[in-house]
Amino acid sequence: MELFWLKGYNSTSIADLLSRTQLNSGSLYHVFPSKQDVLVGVLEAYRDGIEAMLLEPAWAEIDDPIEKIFALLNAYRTMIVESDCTYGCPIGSLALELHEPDPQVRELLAHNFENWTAAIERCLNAAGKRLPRGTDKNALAQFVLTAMEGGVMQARTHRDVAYFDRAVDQLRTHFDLLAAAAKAKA
Amino acid sequence: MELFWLKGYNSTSIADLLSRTQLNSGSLYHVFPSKQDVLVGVLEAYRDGIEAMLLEPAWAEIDDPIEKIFALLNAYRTMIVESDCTYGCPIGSLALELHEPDPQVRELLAHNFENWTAAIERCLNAAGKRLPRGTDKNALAQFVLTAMEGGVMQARTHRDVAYFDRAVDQLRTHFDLLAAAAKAKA
DNA sequence: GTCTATAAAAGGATAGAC
DNA sequence: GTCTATCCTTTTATAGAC
Repeated sequence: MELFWLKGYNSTSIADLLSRTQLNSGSLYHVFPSKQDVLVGVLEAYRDGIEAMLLEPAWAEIDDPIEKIFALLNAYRTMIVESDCTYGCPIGSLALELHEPDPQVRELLAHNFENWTAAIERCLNAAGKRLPRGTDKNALAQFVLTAMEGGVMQARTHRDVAYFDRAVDQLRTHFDLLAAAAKAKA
Repeated sequence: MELFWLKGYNSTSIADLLSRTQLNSGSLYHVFPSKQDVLVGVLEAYRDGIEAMLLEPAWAEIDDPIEKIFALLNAYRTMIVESDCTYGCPIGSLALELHEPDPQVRELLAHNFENWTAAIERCLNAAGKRLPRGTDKNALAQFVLTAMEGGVMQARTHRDVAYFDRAVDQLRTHFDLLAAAAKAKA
């Protein structure tokens, strides 16, 4: 997970994996017949660990459903800052790096995104009447992911977290405008 | 440009470049001393060709400044559809694929993004009073890029252009809400 | 299951003739 | 400027002993 996050898939060699894990070639290949199988394992670990690794830490002391969304985005901000704007979302990076992934890999990437947006959608549903009646919660949840990934991409490219912050600010404005519209109608 | 767009940088070999260009190794290396120099040339070509290659075709018959923004997004939609949801924004893909790019490459990627958002910002300035007084046009222009890149990423990952469409719809809602807020204050 | 050694191929880059 | 041939390294993966 760490190496694919830091260096990407193609730029991580089997030798890198052996060095980092202190394994010998025979041991690694005994469990993972090919490099792609390691990738599958990593993507499955992200998929199965989203609650424990990502959501629970980010939401430890947050109750408000809308603030949970921005707390999650803030967790990504911390990752960006702590890596000097070099690393962002591991899934997003892999999704764009792998141009013609195997169906199994592509579906795991998609499944990771689905789990992420499903978590946001639960927050939106919990927000109840603070959003306009008829709001497409699924589309809005996807838009939160959109803003996160686009913001991470620009922050990494410019090596400046301010690009991520501006994306989050715009998303906040979007939620504020939606809340105002919901209130006006009520 | 084509090969880096279709396959990415690392997955495009010198042999691929020679085959596609019908050049021999000596000729290519005479002009581009290394593979990275080819990448630099490609990024410079995108930078210098944004008007002729991207903006002018997309805006051929569009006058309204806000609609120009959505016409540009629609040009990306066409790319997504025509490639069966495999290719999106070449700059965004390279930006996330290259984890530790040379400063020259990183700055070219950033410059490409800057030119793109500068074009959007000109549209926003032309929109005048349709946006609330005090709107941060630069941040909003970046948000358009954010939505585009995030939407492309999800459409590619899910192999479904509907993910891009939903991102654009949400952005449209954002602009509609801003326009309504501008009108209410006036 | 793990070890070392090594195969087999692909990759970026260079040499030197023309 | 372009040609062919090839070097050298890296990379994924395998073989076979223990």
